[in-house]
Amino acid sequence: MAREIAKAYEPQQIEPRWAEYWVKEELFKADPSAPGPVFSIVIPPPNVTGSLHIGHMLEHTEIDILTRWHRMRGYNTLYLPGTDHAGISTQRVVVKYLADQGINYQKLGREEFEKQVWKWKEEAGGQITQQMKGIGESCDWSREKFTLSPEMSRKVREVFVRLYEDGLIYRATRLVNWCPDCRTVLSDLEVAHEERQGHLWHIKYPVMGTNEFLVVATTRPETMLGDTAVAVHPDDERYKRLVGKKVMLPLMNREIPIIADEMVDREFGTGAVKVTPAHDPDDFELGKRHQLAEIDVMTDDGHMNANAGAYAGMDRFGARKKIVEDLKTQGLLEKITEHTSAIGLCERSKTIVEPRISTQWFCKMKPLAEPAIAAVERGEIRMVPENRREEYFNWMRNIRDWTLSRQLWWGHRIPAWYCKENKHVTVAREAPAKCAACGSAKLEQDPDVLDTWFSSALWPFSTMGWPENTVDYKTYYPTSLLITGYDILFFWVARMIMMGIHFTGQVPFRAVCLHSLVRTGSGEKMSKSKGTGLDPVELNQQYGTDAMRFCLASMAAPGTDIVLSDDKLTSARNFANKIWNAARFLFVNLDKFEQGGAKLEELAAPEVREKAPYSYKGTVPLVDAWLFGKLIAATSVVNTALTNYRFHEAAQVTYQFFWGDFCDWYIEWIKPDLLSTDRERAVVAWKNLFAAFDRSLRLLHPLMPFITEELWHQMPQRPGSKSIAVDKFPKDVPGADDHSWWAGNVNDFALIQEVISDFRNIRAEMKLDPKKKIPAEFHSANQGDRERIEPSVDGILRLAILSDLKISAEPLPKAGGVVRSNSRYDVRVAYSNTVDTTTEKMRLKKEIEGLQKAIASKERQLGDDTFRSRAPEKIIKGLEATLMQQRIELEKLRKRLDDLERGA
RNA sequence: GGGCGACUAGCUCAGUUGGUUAGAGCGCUCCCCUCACACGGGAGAGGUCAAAGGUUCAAGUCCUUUGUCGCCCA
Repeated sequence: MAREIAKAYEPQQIEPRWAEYWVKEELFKADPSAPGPVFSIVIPPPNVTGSLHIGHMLEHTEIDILTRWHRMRGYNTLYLPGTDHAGISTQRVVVKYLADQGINYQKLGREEFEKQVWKWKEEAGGQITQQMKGIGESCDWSREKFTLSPEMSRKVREVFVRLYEDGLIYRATRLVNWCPDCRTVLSDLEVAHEERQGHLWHIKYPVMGTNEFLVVATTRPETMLGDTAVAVHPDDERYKRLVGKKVMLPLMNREIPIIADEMVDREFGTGAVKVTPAHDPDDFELGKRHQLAEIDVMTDDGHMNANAGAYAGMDRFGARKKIVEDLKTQGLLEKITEHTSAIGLCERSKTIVEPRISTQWFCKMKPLAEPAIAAVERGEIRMVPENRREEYFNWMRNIRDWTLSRQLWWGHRIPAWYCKENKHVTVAREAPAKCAACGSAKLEQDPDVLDTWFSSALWPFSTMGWPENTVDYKTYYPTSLLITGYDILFFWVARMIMMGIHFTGQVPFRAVCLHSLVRTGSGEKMSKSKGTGLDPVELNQQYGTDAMRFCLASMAAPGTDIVLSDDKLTSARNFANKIWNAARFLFVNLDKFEQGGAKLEELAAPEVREKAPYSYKGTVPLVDAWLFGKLIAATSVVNTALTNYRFHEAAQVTYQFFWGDFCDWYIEWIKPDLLSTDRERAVVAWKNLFAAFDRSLRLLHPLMPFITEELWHQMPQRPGSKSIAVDKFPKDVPGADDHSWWAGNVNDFALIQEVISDFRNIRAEMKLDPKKKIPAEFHSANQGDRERIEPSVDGILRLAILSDLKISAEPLPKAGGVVRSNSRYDVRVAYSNTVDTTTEKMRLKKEIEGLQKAIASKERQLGDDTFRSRAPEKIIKGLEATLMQQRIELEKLRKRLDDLERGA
């Protein structure tokens, strides 16, 4: 029965089917009691309301490659999926969604708003997990987790309470980073600094009891409304006499002191600075030292408040404009100069962050950081690429306390209750009935929620069942590996290490692989808002998920960012098509062969494939031995590459193997054998071909799961075996005693390939009609090499398009022919004297020149006694051997050039 | 201001601990629509490894300085 196989690979026809099958069959459900070493990995939980972007695609590709690879090698494998509630960004999305419908979320109230977000989550939140299923990630969906589920919430409260009891969590009033747009405090990490061109306003403050002015320079004139002092350096001669006096704060008509403090930079502006403790971090410190009042002049959404006098109600930028105008009118603005300064921006909203005094919950980091530093120092966690260690150490050693609370409604509510009567704090796992200190029943829970990263920090152990000592926890924790972007090394990785060690006494993962970022052609980080992001779902549709995966993997060298392009995707798609067509070749020809009575089962059953390679007349055919040897070598390279997270090497070697070795040489070579009238020969060829193809598919599977699954199912499989994904990865070592046998065959076939390439090269240079068969000669003084060529003559004739090959022990005739020589052999094609030899002469000259250079440098080295005494024996011997060969080759080329120039 | 990184073929990048004529993909040139594949086959051209100095028997690889471009932290 003839098979229907599309001429080109159409991933769209195939992928959805397998994606669905993998989920439905629960093929990737982990079994803690399964045998084998454990490989466990948790997903960096993506934002629940987000959709898959190209960065996820890269990250998930790397995770899934390693997961599938381990699984196929017999590991007890778990890839645990899940999503993050993503406090700020989710809240922002839903607030906007409600606003678009004319609903003000604040009027809606907290409870109703939370309901809306959950509803939103249920409806839109499934998108990213659906997409993950669609691209065939081999997750255990039965263990899927969500950071804000009741289950995870219990763990978050547990951790908070324990840290509080350990004295590591505390509440304090500090100057914090405030985002007026998100209306919440931010941690230091959520503030991005950016250099911006701005101004320096020089403002004249009248000195009380004199006619003088003290000029202060400021980048933020609107904060002057909250000034409570002016400061100068104590040693500044310009101002010494003014210290202790007062100035009249313009616009506010408030008398404020002139103080002296060493912190003042005499070089900045005029050397006199206004002091606004409630709106500047340095001023805050200064204010504390000098017991200055802290006057907050703004509201939580960046408007001026009642303390701002006439400016109350204006937004901070409007107020700045008005203040400058008013100062100008009053003659108190001395000048305005250009000034560049770094400003803090909210990561989410890009709003300028306002330093603001506020009472928040903090986590002490130093005690947590120390063991986390030590663990990485001791190598308990391997970091790839290794140079990120320095960044990690640098940050961890200068770590500052973590602002935990957020003024949001979407998140883990802080488990702290305040009694209304005495303001006592009760921190508890469950809502307490009465105040722990005074017994009051009038309790109010802290309205704030925790930073999203707080729950993420627990992810590797909270998802495994901690604090209960569950089977999963015992089996799969610590996880084997974490793969995530280097941009969240501090946000997430460092915090997981700290929390993991603190709460489990173990590192949360044995290795961290920090992948690259995918950038646009112009080198920018891709961004949806800028419209520079590529949609991976669209690209998967267009090129196929396998092509996308392969493309990303082939560029995922640790440490370098990735620039994706259509060219590269096309090339990966072409590779998938090549695989498809190799299969097509197999089955189309099998149809023909089957007409002669053969059966697929007989040639390709799993137990038949297993015993390959098969012999013909007592010997494994050279080409088969060679191919299986190449396969073993490729597998070994893949294993080493993936062990070291070198995805690009794994991709490159499989590409090279499948396209270069399997398709270009192996298939081409065995074509006639497959339909040979010698039935035994044909059957051996088919059995070996199917076995090689099957092993190749298994080698390729972690990189390209869909196409390999599809084609694997076209071959007979054992009853009950459901998927290539749970089949075995190919072996990477030959049998114990077979090493030299494999190596010998690989080298012997390499000789044949070289001879064929030489003839093809000659043909191209002679510009022969590609179909024209010509007679040719081969000479080697070495009997072994002549005997190596002899049995492969038919293949050489066919692939080099020759009519005849004369193998000779005697040197080839000089006259009338194009020759290729190396130290081992010469080949020759005769030609009529009319052929132009100019190109050939040029080629020879160029090659001679190159050889001469190489020889000269080696002679120089080998003639040097210091080199001989210091270089390792192996290098010297190697150089000598190569030198000898090159001399022989050079001699041949020279003679050849001579002959040509004499017109021979 | 502190730290990290990059600079290798026209383009995008590999190049493990220094060691024998520096690799790949794409693009380019020439020939071919040969019965798996033109998303293909065959053959080729193309690099004084950013610059200068140093260490070494030996440097794309280690060190120093400079230049250009990134990123992170403050």
